[in-house]
Amino acid sequence: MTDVAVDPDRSVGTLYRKVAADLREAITSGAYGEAGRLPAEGAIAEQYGVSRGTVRQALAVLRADGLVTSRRGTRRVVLGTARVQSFSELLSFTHWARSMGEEPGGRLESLLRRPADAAEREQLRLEPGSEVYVTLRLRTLSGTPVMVERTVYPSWVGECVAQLPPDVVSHTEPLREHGILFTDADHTIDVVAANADDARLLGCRRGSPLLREKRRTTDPTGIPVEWSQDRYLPGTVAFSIHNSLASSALSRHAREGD
Amino acid sequence: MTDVAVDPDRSVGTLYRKVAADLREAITSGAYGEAGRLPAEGAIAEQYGVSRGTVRQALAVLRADGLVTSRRGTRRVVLGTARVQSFSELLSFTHWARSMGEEPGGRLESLLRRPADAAEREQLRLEPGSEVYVTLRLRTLSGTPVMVERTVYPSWVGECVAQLPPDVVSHTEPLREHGILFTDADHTIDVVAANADDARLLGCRRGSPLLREKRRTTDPTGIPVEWSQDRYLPGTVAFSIHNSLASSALSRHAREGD
DNA sequence: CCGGCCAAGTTGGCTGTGCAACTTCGCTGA
DNA sequence: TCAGCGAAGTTGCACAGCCAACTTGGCCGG
Repeated sequence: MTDVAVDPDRSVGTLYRKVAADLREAITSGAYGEAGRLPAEGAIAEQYGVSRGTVRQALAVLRADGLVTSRRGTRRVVLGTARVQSFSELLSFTHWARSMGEEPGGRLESLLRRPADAAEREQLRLEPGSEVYVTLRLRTLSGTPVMVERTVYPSWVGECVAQLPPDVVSHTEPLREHGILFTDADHTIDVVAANADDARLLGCRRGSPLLREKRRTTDPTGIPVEWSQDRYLPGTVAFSIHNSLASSALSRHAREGD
Repeated sequence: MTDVAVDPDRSVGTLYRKVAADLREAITSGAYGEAGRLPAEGAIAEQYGVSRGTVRQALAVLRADGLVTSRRGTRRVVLGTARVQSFSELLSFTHWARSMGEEPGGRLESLLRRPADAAEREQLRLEPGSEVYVTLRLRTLSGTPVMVERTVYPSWVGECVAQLPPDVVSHTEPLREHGILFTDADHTIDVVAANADDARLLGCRRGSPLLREKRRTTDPTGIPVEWSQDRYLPGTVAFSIHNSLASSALSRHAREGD
């Protein structure tokens, strides 16, 4: 099996993704230099035998990833050759870990089913009286604990999760086999103090600072499939984001109390 | 109508931005419901008297902001109605604070000029021997300190910064007057312990956890204009990200029978 | 009642065209 | 020498059309 999954562009057989993959490869390999200029859209279009619109579609992908600039009147300029982790790696801990060359692991600490509280119904868009599955998992990178994951699933997802073996590494992959897809997510990142469980699982002191990522994930139809709180040990991970005037994926907002 | 001047879409007189602004307004006001379906692209196009391509361009903006889904074969679905205006607030602490109804403040603690070290030359793409301006600033919201900002400017930017009065609230606005624009930024977010300066300025204990944002900003041409480290008091701000697989998820359902 | 098939509706992808706005650079004239 | 002008090059924006892939819902038959 060719492990092409590393390249998000080439995975689907559309023209603009192929062009984007080629250009990304050329940019990250330094073919255009550190702050070099790309060929004109028309030149790229002719080179690939496609229309200029297709090339523009490909370049929009690279612009969104922060690889190139985009101004009217002048050619695109390489912003950075450093390989930026694509957002797809934010959707799955397993996928993200593997993309960094680490070996992801996980252990299910607890799993229970109970009625959803008000906040959970709000986040998962559930009717009053609905039940949810709540999991607590310890995540490791190459054997060392790095993150505690508290996830709330709606029952139709939780029933699948409950059938997975407790030491399964990836959740999204087996769920995909059941037709449950994770495609869109909203993340909120802040700092929180470790509680007793966190301290025990991560091997840190109670009250020591953890990087918290709250995440609400939906499937392609917009239906929420999970609501999760991940708490990372400092120093092990950091979140990297690129944004530009054209397309902004990151925003800063005042924290609401909880 | 509630036409706020903050609206990023309507600021420029292009068709697709106007359409995007209208749709965003309608979505956030709940006109299509919490998880409602948008009109078809063709219907929107006819309504505005524009081509379908223009509508698609507008919808791409909303999809990038995480407002709507986007699947082949079915109409777009509203993902969330609550959404903050995005980019200008991220680049400018001042602009962000005001949009939240808070009164931003700032005080310059120190400013010096010195040769750039290796890391700074790397980040700002400077020649060996170049000089940089280094500032340390305390930022406040409605009088209370929330953030310590350590910024390194290349000399051509720093010379403008150095001429600003020490109690100036916004930096990006006066710099824009000099033709220095902030358009692209790479952010890295993690946790760090407060050092002596942080503790003194923010009024916290030494070693207490702070949310750190490292930021490298470039102008429209791709030239780095600042490299900054912001350290936030926990509980004051959080960072929010939306990401999407958007299209790469061609789901292979398990075939029945085998 | 249920399952499968089909048609209508909808978005994704690609092409081709045209014009406007903007940048860059060389040349000209003062 | 240098400021300014203008032409060439480049991207942004918009239009029109075509087909493929996919979803949905209804119809029909078992």
